[in-house]
Amino acid sequence: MSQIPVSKELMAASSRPMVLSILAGGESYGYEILQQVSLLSGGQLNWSDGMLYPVLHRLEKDGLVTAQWRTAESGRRRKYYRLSAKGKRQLAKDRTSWFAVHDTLTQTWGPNHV
Amino acid sequence: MSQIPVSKELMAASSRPMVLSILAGGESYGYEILQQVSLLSGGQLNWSDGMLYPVLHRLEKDGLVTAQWRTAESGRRRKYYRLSAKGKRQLAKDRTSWFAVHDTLTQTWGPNHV
DNA sequence: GGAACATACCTTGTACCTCTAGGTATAATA
DNA sequence: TATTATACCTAGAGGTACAAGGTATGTTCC
Repeated sequence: MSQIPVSKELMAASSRPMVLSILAGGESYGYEILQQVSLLSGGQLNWSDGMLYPVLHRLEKDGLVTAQWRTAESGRRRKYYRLSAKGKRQLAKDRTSWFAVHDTLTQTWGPNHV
Repeated sequence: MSQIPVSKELMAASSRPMVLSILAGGESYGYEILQQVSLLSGGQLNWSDGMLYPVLHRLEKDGLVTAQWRTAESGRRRKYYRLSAKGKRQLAKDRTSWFAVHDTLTQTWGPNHV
């Protein structure tokens, strides 16, 4: 529940897989992604918008997501992002790397160490 | 077994907790830490020495580890690193952050998503 | 009508970090 | 003697987050 501070390095490492993962669940837009991160983490993670938008732009530039401006029923203009085939492949790679590191870290955190 | 490519962002995020974790198991030195990472990861992770040494210097500068030059029985001079009290506290924080992010990521990777 | 808040997007500048590609030196092995 | 393994270090290029700022509109309440 309480907020967990995340170093900028961990932020940098997790932002791409996090966004790609959320978009793997269906299209979304910046503001909603921010809320999703907060929700999925149980309030532990709270991203700033100033950090997210450059990430989305980079993902778009790299072709991992496609973007489309649309006006919602609420009347607001939103930029909807959708995962591309390339983005799906990148997500799979990111997951593999993440687990390789996670498994190694948790091994040192296991019963034999600490 | 096969080598897993790790992005520089993930490298940056995991290097400090990885080194601190290894040192939590007892003092060590650069070259041995490199081998430990390879061993613990089952050959999946292979750090370069040019990447590790700046990390160790930063940890020392920040007071998370203490360093001591000694000559081993082999006759070689080695710089031995040891976890400080401050380093232990940092490791605990890094673990908390890591798990907050990991749990959130794996939630999006769970049965409901993808 | 007006104030306040939530929604929704964006950019600039500083500071920091990795990685590549080099370098030095010694002990052990072939 | 040559090669490999051990053991450490640094400079420069390129890339990233974060704070702090900005714009604009829909909703709610008085």
